[in-house]
Amino acid sequence: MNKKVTIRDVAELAGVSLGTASKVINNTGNVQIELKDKVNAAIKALQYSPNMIARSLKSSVSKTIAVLLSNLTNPFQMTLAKGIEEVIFEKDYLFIISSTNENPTIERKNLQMFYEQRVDGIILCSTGHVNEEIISLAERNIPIVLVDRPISHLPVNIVADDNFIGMEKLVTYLYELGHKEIGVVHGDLNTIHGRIRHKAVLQSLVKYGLSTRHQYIGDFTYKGGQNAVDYFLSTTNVPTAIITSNNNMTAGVLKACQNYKITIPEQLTVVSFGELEYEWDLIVPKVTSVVQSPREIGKKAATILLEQLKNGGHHQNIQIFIEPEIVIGNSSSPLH
Amino acid sequence: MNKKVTIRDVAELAGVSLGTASKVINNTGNVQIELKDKVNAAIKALQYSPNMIARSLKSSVSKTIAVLLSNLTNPFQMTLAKGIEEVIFEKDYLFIISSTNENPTIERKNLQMFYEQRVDGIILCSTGHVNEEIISLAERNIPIVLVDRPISHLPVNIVADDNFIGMEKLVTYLYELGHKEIGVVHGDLNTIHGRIRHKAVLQSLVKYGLSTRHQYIGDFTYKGGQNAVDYFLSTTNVPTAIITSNNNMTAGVLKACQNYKITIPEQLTVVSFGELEYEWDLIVPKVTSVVQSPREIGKKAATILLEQLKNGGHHQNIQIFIEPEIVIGNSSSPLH
DNA sequence: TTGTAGGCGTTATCAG
DNA sequence: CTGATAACGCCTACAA
Repeated sequence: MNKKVTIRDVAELAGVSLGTASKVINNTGNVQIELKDKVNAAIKALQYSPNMIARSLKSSVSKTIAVLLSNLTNPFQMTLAKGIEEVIFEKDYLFIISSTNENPTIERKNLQMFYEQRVDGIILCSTGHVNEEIISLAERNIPIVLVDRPISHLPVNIVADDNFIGMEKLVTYLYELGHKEIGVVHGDLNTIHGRIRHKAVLQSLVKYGLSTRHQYIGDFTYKGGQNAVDYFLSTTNVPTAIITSNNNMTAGVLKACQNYKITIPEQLTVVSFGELEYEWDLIVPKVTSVVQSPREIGKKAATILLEQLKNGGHHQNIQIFIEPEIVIGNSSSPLH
Repeated sequence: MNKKVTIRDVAELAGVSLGTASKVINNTGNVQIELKDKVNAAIKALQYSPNMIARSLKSSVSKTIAVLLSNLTNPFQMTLAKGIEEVIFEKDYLFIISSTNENPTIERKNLQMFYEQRVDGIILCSTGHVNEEIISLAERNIPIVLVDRPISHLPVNIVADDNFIGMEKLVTYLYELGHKEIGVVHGDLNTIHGRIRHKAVLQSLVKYGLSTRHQYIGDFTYKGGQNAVDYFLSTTNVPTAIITSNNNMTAGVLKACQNYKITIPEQLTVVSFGELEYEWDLIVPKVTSVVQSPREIGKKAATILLEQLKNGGHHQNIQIFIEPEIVIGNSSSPLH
């Protein structure tokens, strides 16, 4: 009772040939209504369901796309994944997911496995250190969409937040509040975001004629945010406002302020690239932030990928940069 | 240059037969060193990489397992997924992930797709309303491990937190603090967890001779937690402590207390099944909670599944219930 | 040790 | 309109 049932069994039970059975299963070509019914009855009787593996082999279409992110437990990334899911699920695609943990070696292994599994396309949040492999995949005609982290000069599509504009908005906002001495907690400068955000802040500070003396590299970590506060407090001419380059570091800054009993925004204004909370609204104060659009990114990336798949897979060099909005909380106030 | 390269091309370039090429690729059987080198050279030259689809068809092993959770953006669930990933990645398995959003119809469709893709095994956090399909899958000899939500009398393995004991611990803790009037915010009683936790609390309250008059169904939602506070405040004999049945509702309770300016734990003790924060420590107060073990669950589930796969897939009826620990925060204090 | 042939489950082509 | 047959890429007997 437990043996695998194939289309052959269905055909046999229905008393027709393979070809006919296949036709009714796929609703293709014409077949007599009687036979059609017989086949359908057989399918039900045998609980037949098609073997996608065989189908894939025949058609070189796996109905599977791969999603490679940096970290499965990061809410931003998983919201992005959810955006992807929303789009592809209704098109009957499945997705394989995996994460790099920021390790290029793992990223390579994953990409290799994806290729071996002959996924139809890849949505990738790259470490930025495997460009050759990406090019190689693209040359093999497998569509790739880079999400969140743009890499230039690669034959792939890109969907990401506009990090540069986001950071500019933060500086502009503080400038308009009258802050002159702004502390900046930067991310890891070996990463794409770290560099873009770094550049954006510094250019903006200069543009407004503001001090650029308060810089700290926090490496995108919670601990880094805490250390940044220690550092700024240790300097003369302590900043009146802090910009952090991601939410982890923002959390660290808040934590350090809790510990030092520094009140926000009375004693210190804090603004953040990236939100602290997605669902609840419990962290006090609610931090003024540039909000990103992970779900949008995911949906757009998936849409582009599916579109490309439908069009035979030719690269179109689409690049979408979503302009992030600033959401005012109560962690920021004018300089008095 | 861009055509698909198959083992046949490799064999040709190396000047050997298919069989030989296959042998060196799979390190099986003996083959002359010279030929081996030639084949390897050809592989490199052509950038050959095996087609897993074809391999799967031949071997009926897809090296893929499916993970079906309820919600991709839920930290608990994704931590569980990460646990799975940690185990399977090093065994060269990939995983397909999807989510039900608590919708049985979607769960069914996913399970169907998983079967069609001939995944090697399934790790499932079920809505609880598709038992027939689960049985059907099990009968087809595809190994299934239920995670987080146990369902009895199904021929599948189970790994979950022991919800009953967890809730008991919460009640015991409050009893020992001297609370007599305990408000309980229950989850959705149509769910497995909702029912188990409900039963555990009530039994414990009775066991200690405590009042059972303060019950509210919060349906596991943030809003439900907020409404619960409204409700309790509206009653005579307001509870001195609240137990919430999941973290969403705990968040709602905290939020409502913020709004009402109810201080915790001075005016109200709050304890929670499930943590509020996984990474940072920013929410004030830190809530006394029964902590779950999503990562452990994921790792154990994956281990069991792989083990079963290795042993030819025969069901072993393993059931693991992890006893959750209570972690004291500063949201709870003795009744004065 | 090496090569050849058959088949995994499907679909597509092409006679009948 | 239907049915036999040949691929898809790979592995594995088995024969040479």
